[in-house]
Amino acid sequence: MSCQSKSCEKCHHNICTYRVPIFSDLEQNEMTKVTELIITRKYARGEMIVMEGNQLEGLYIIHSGRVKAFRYTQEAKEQILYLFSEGDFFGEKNLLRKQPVTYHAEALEETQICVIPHHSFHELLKEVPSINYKIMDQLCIRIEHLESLIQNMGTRDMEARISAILLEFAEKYGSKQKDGILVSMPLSREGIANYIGVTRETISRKLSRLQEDGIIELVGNKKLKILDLSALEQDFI
Amino acid sequence: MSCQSKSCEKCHHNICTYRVPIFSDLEQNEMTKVTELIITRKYARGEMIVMEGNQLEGLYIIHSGRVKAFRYTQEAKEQILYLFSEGDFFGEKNLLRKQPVTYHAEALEETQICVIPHHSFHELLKEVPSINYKIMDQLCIRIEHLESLIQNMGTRDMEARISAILLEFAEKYGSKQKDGILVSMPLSREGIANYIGVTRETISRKLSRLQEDGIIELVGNKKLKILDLSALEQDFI
DNA sequence: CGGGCACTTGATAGTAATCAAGTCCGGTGG
DNA sequence: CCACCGGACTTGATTACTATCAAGTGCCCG
Repeated sequence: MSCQSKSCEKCHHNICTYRVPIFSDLEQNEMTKVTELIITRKYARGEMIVMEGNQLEGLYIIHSGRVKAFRYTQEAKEQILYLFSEGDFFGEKNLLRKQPVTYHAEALEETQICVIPHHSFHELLKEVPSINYKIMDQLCIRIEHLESLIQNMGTRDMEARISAILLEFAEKYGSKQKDGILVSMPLSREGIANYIGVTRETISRKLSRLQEDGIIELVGNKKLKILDLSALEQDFI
Repeated sequence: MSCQSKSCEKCHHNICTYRVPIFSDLEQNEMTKVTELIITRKYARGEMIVMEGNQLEGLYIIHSGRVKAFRYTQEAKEQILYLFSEGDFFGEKNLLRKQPVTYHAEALEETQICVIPHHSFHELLKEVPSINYKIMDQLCIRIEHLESLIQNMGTRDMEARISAILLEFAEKYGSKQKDGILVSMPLSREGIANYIGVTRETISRKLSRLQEDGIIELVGNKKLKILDLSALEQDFI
């Protein structure tokens, strides 16, 4: 894990400030102020960023890369709670409630994190109270995500659960092509399984089934193409 | 549904203000101000309080009673997301993001709700900005609850899942007795089933099993006594 | 006391977990 | 550039579990 520390004037676009929804209201000079407070860190694929119970020194904002946040179930299986991307943050419980993080976070690919130390953030908050609303906004979005995940995990029909995940991935990581939507999968088969609470074998079988039915096309292990979007949505709705 | 409208000076203790965490920082005179803005409503057991998609006119705070919040799964089964009690609120997405509520809410028993209209709440927020923190606090608590529920739903071992629910109920609705913890169950068997994503028959069987094993004792259909707390916790941990 | 609804219990069937081989893909080194 | 190696993935067979269907039973309320 290497630290790049403070930023120069010329590489502002490499700093989180410009990419993060919670700072979207900031004026130019405020941006600069924030930028000076930020420390950036780099993590390799598979590296742990935080562990459940950690007391973080600040708010962790993802500058680039993808991160999975998970807890362990009783059977010591990973249960994924969130997939974070550029602009997402974690450690807010530390910031707002002085509570340690409640999940593990692991880089899914090379990932850069911007850390805003607690005291810096609270000072910023005093000067720009509108950030408060932005945070609440993000918290509400997170709540919505969790509520949907629970709704999904409550449906017994595995087909529908997988369809829901594929639609989510298509939305976040897909690109339209003339014959369908090409999705760059953020998770391995096992990862998907740990997201919706089943085994990797089940995911394999169901994806194969969807391919047989001509609904999707597997492109290697890390990509797939959605050929019949409406069929997936029908499953889902 | 009957409206009792404004409050008198003498029955302040009947108004939400004094029972709600988000107002715990308020001064006496601020309390009074809030109290005057509040409209109270009464709902009977089984009555719907809000439906998914509703645009609420304000923040709904539970003054007394119990409420279940749920969504429907693909199979049109209820998936319970929250059990709300005195002091809990909903409709915050309307307040903070102008988004409709994302779940149905139904009174589990006779329930009184205090409604703080949007504009009143926003005015209050201007005068007492610390309420912001309280709300974020509550949102974080809600997130924690949802994360735990997902973790629980991700464990395959049904025994462990039910144990987790019983421990949650014991915490929230239990009273210590010399031979165990008497828990007043907020949900029917079917309700419990809809909380952890199984069928009512499965709940019945597992509860019977726990009784056979001397871990709990069923007291009618609406109460149960936990005789061996550590056995439940062992299941759970 | 009676009726209805929630609950319990039993039998069966369906589905995913588990166990167990293979197979494929991607990366590495020659 | 190709061959090889290891980990991820697929597929098959079996087992275990819960859903489902069905028939009582008992609790609670009027």
